Amino acid sequence: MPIDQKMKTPDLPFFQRNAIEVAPDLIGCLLSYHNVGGTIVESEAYEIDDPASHSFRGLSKANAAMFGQPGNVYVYRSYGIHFCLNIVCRRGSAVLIRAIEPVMGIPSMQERRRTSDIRLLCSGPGKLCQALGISLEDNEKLIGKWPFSLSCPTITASVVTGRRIGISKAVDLPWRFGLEASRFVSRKFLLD
DNA sequence: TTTGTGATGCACT
DNA sequence: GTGCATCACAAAA
Repeated sequence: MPIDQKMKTPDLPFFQRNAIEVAPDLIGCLLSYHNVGGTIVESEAYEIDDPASHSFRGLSKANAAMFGQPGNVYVYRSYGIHFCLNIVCRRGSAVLIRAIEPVMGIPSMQERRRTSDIRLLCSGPGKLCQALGISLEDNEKLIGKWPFSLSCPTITASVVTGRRIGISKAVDLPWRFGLEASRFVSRKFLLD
């Protein structure tokens, strides 16, 4: 269920913090792209001194967006096939948006994803970008400005944590965040 | 239900 | 040449 509270677009200071602080705060926010989107239910933090982060080895052509303005979008190609969406935080850090609960423009998502199963539309970073139609061209756009939109509840959602997925370094850090009891995450969060 | 593997682009060593 | 911040589908059990 979407969090029914007063929503507002995060300001610049919101994104000028470390990704570890921003990532849990994004859970419960409504994210859309060309008016297609939903509630963020899963995110991961990547820091500049984090071996699993694309920014760890410094600035390059591919990761330039990560060193840009906080609140910018960073999109990269994964495994040659998929795109993944991040929101840039303090210099060199970013939050990977891993899953959303579909709310707006569901028919468009079903068409792009070639499935009608709501739970398979956006339950993973690659699926999410395919469902919304996000690509490399969206790099360095502002997350709060058209075609993107982001609005967050004024009250913090119930967040659970876990280990990040699909990485080979710094695997033990609990930098994955999810909306408690959401059925729309990419994988279950292990119970304590 | 869980596990294995191919597809595929490109930065980096 | 290697290694991915992945996904879908096949095969096992």
